[in-house]
Amino acid sequence: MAGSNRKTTIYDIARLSGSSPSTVSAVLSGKSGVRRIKDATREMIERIAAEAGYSPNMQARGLRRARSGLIGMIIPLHENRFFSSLSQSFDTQARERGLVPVIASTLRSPEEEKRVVGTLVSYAIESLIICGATDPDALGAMCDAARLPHVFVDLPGKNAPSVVTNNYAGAHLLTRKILARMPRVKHKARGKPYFLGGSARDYATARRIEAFRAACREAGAPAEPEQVLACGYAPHKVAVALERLHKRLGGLPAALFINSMNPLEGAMSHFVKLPAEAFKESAIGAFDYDPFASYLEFPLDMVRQNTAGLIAAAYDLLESKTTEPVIVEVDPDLVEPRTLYRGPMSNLG
Amino acid sequence: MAGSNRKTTIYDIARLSGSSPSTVSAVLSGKSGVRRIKDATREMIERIAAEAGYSPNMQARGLRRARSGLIGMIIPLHENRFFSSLSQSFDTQARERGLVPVIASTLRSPEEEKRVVGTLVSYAIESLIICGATDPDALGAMCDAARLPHVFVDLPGKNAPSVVTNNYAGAHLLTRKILARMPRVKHKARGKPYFLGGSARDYATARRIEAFRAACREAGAPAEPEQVLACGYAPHKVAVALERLHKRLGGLPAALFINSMNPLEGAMSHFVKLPAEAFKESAIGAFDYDPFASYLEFPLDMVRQNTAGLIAAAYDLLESKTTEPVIVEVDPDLVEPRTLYRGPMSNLG
DNA sequence: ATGAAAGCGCTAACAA
DNA sequence: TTGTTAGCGCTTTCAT
Repeated sequence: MAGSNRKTTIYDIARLSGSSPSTVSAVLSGKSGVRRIKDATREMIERIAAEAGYSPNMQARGLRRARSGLIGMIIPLHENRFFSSLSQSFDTQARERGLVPVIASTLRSPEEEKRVVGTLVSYAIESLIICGATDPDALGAMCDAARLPHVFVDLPGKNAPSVVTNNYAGAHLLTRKILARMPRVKHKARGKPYFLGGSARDYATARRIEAFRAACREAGAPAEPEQVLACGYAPHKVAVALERLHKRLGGLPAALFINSMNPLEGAMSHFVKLPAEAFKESAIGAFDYDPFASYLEFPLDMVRQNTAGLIAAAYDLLESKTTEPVIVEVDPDLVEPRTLYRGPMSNLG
Repeated sequence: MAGSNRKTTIYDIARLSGSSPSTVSAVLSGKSGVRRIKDATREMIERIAAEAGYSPNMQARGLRRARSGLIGMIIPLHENRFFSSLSQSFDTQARERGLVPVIASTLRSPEEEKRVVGTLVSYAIESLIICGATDPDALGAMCDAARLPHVFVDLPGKNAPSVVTNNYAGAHLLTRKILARMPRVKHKARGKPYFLGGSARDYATARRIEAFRAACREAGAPAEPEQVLACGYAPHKVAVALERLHKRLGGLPAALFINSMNPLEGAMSHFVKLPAEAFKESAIGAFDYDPFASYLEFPLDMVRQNTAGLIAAAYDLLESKTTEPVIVEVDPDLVEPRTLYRGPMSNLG
């Protein structure tokens, strides 16, 4: 407010109020109880600080206290419904704890991941949540070297606690759901459920495939190897794989488990070429969730990961100072076709 | 690496290398050119620092240099395609400039906005990008008081530069597109385009309505007031408004301009009740973009805002130290129905 | 109930 | 080419 050039510091307030920097510091950092500041002094200092538009310098405070007030999270990508939902929960829950959230994206590059973690360490973040890392162990080692408490989310790490979706439970539910809707089809090879998309080497996909197989087995029809098409996440690859399958079967399979939204995008580019009747012969489900996917031409069962729960569990692990490599699993929810999921933020647009 | 308890500082490196802190500082902050450090000294210091796992303390550096290396952005919500896309661009472009991006969400609350800006000021961010603020002017005043360079994005502010989508151009294109696709319909009131969703008081919506009207006029059929239903963004409100319109017209309007994805979600909950034929009598378009919306039961023209361009323009304004309240407009793109837009990150899932 | 002074880790004059 | 030193803004003993 005043036309000065430098920012107001506690020394300015001390001068203006006729007290000492340490008193001002105590008042302005909420330690007036411990230091038995006279109410009058406290009020005066607070008034003067407000008038001067004082704002503490957190770099200085952090340097002195050896606590920055920052908490970091790395994600592969902001532009992704799952990760941006994690970001939202991380952000909200950080602020509830009086911490400032710093989110950085790494574009699924192992080098960028390391660079980013290094930067966050330099800024003295107090803990780190590592989501969907391509190289969890390298990052874990960096955190250990910097004595930085950390938790893995989505993709688990080896030497620190992890929080993951209960992929098995979600995939099992979803598979049972589409098996229940699966129409009877004459053609033998078409009359089975197929799993499409993802990479079998991925932790999450591997568990989902396990559950898919288990549910098939429990339904009395164990899955053959050719029923699992883990052809990656890239939409165009999935489109090709699906097209080939369609050709081989002479139609859509009677049930289709699509592993995640990106593969679903790929599948869509094939689906749009088909007549509406084609979907009467197929029960389709997808892991992960998108509101508009709920309203596609055909009914689509989806599994929605509990992002708020994943992040809450991560904070719990950090706060309980857990360092053993436990794995906490959080159950996802099944979303019925033609349903708009209403989350806590749904009305905020 | 070494089992010490404190983090390694330049003093440790100085001792280990037999040189002075200032020399170490010069080497480790890349100033070895300015200070003419002997190559041998430089190499030794670098080696020792690497061995010790040294990482600079950015709080101390920032305090001393009065430059934190942080750049802030506030958005209403992470959990939103448009804003998370802005985040991605902001993040990527910050890192290209050697800055650390700090993104905070405000949940569309004016109080939270102010609190968050205050916090970012405390952390000495070097500049701030304010996206979709509910109270731009209050935030602008705070930034001015803190001498913090800032730019508004999406929703413009009064006393600082702003970057916005060319809402007029986008809405004009979209209106012309659906007018061109508009089927001939007997019923007079049905045979017209309608505008649905958003709030007429909003800057963006107001400009879109202007363009909608202009395109109607240019097509020789000026819009009546009842053709504009700016009933808010909340899905359920839009659903109600659309249902009422449908009832009044005895069917869908021949052309429908849906203002943004949230209203589209609301419209969907009405659309799913209709038979497929209903959509043959209506040309539908929406401002904003979602990949799955591209594959709904009916062809949907969409307008995709150029988020990377918006952010690039914001950085330009900051770097050119512009402080006048100019408004830079960035053109959006039309996305054809049944098209998957392929952005730079599309393959990263 | 309050003040004086040291020091967090770093950089930038100024010396040498 | 390198070292010495002051000080960024704050908190925290230790005095008083």
